[in-house]
Amino acid sequence: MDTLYKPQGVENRWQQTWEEEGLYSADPDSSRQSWVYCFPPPNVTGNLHLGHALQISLGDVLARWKRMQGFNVLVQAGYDHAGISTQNVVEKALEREGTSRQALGREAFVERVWEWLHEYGGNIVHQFRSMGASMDYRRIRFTMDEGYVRAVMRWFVHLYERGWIYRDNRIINWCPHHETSLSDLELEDVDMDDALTTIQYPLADGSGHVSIATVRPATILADTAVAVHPADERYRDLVGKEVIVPFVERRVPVIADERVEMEFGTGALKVTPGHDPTDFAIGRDHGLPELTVIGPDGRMNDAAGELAGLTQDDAAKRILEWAAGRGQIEKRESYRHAVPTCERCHSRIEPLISLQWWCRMDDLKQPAIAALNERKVAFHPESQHRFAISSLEGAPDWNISRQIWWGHQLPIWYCPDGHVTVVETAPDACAECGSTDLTRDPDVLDTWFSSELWPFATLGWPDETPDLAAFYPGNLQTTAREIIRLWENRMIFAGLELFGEVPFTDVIIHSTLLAPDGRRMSKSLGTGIDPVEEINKQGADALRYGLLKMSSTQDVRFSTGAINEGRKLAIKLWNVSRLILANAGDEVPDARPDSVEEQWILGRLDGTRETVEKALDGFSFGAIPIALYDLTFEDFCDFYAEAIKSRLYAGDANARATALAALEQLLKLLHPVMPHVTEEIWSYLPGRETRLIVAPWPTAQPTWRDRQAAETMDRVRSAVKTFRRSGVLVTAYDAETVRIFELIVGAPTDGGQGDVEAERTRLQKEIDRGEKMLANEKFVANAKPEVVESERQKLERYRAELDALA
RNA sequence: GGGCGCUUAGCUCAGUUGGGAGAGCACCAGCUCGACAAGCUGGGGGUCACUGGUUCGAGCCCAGUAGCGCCCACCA
Repeated sequence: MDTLYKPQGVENRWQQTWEEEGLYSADPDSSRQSWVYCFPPPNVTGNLHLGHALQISLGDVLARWKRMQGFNVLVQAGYDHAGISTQNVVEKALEREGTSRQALGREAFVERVWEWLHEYGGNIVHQFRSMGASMDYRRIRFTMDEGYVRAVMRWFVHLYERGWIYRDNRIINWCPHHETSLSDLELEDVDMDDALTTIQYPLADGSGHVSIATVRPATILADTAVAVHPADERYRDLVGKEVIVPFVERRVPVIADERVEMEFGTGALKVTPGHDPTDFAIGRDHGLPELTVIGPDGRMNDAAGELAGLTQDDAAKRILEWAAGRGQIEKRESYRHAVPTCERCHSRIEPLISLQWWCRMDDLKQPAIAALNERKVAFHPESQHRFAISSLEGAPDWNISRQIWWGHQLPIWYCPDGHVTVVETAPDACAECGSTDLTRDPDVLDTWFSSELWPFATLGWPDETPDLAAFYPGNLQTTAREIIRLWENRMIFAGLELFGEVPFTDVIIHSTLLAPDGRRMSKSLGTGIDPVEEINKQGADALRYGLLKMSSTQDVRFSTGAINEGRKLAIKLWNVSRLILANAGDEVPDARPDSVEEQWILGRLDGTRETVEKALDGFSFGAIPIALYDLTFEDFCDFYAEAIKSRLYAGDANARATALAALEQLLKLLHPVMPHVTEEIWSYLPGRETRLIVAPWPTAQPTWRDRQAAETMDRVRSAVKTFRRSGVLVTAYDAETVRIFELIVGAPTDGGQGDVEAERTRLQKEIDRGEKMLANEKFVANAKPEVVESERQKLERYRAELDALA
């Protein structure tokens, strides 16, 4: 073994070896029980940042643990085509070349996207490998590969035949830049400064006016009513009358509706069903006309008459000038409010009425809600479970059509008579009239429509494959909070609808990693950090360890401290392994722990095994790095290794064999978190034929947890600490304690020296405290017996130590 | 407006059924002793956000206050 541990070479070598030897591969024919981690396929054009790395660290620790437990583990690898995102990236590349999507035309553009993907896509798999993610790289899937497209088409037709897909003219979120509709979940609210203008709408009977506040004067042209709250005393008499809309001078009714906020503005609302979601809802309920004056490009359309072609700002200016000329403008104040924007390009969303395809949610979501209530799927932590249920309950019908070019084109064909044919592959003739003059719907599906099939489409569905039989349903899913509604919930209802079974049983909602300055870590903000950067600096094991440590709370600010700790742990492990292996010999004798310190370390190893198992079973990862770090540094290196050193040098066969056994156990416990360094050390152990990655996880060894040994070592710790702190040697202990003490501190000869007085004061304080507690009757009566007993023992020990000093 | 969460050492954070305030980094001092200077040993440093309550005992439980973060929502 090299003197220095160099992660770079070691990690690369094992990543290749594991993969080449097929140790990452899941076997559908295996008789072993399967365990499936349904890893979220990242965007094909993307790059991992540390947030993703944290996610894969958590899942991979579990996957490696399950693999060691003998499960037939599958971690599915792959990519998502990520519709709008990918289209965006390629469009920007075209822009740099001085051309555009429109100039190329649809077919050529899609061709270009594929070319682009082959050239630049897929960096993420490289990043996964660098992290030591134990995915099955032989079965990488893409949401646009041939089999997957078949699955999407089958699913669409299935839903259509169930009557859950329909077409309707409704108000949708329109992105003027992408020129497509977006679901509510694809929006991002941004605070913007606007002007809030209060305009008078004269009453048609000339008896006065109603004042109305608006931030979008351009939409005045599409007003079809004015609404007030039914309980609003100020306007009660006006309901049923008519007012005259400024500029267009149209007479519209005053109506009453509870959706109006009495406290906002003047308490009167101009109703514009064509350009506002709330107004749309009010309009439908009151049967108001739906006028559209803004086109898909965000400019005024032909219905805007003399303002047609103007931008909304210019139109607003003209309208306000008109109103000002008649003294109808009351005031104009600055106003900051949240405005929905496109999460991809941050263009201001235009609510427009548009003919779109929708997926009805009622029948899909009910079984999913029931499954969550029965905990067939459990979200961790619990608070997110409740959130998942409530967001399913509130899920509105889903706008699934997008007016972009990259994605799964809807399997819908129209004949000249307007009949609709929905089939998986291109039909020869219209299903209704037999016409062969068919046109395919140009829209593509929302990306998440295909994502929701991931747990089974990757296994070959809609075909009945051995993979599907072996690996569906799966077990684990990991994700960020904001993805629950977009993806997890939808995978659950899709799985239930097609198989009657949930696709996984546990979902870990992991922490959001913030940049060091406290902002979100994201590519668009420029705050993302490439995990490979950190791997190059400190190693993949160190990174995995550090991310695990950062995974415990809801949000955590990234700092290199935890990763640094991981690097230290790897180096420490390497060095103590060198100590043991350099003195071990080549044979593998049976371990026979014949001393207290050996019995104790085996007990500590078994205790840590239990701690780790409990943490992994409960999906609370934070405790694991701490437990492993303390075990390795304090117990294994500072005490155990120091105590047995001399026996190792002397060639004591039992000590050597026990040391090897203890090291083996330690490596196993560390492997899920730090796979590379442990596998490397493992390869130096004499007589090991299997790789550590598939070595059996240790079983419980209660006989190792010897209480006597633990108590003796507690006394040793105490004595060592006292001696190092004050130079005082406490000799009151039994021979065993003294023997181990001398092994660790090197047999001091000048016992009783040092700052005895300070030590005596310290001990007296402890004794006083202990006596006070034990004299407290309520404490003795109410506290747990173990607590009282431990207080008693401590008091006893302090008294003995004080006696020895006297 | 609704939901979730956070506030502990200079920094990043642990602290799981209430029982002596912790780790890493940073800082200071000492140490090359046959695994480890990418190290070891020791040390300084905290009104556990604030107020009240429950309790023999509260960082932990309850109520409230303040500040911060994230997600959601149809106040134009």
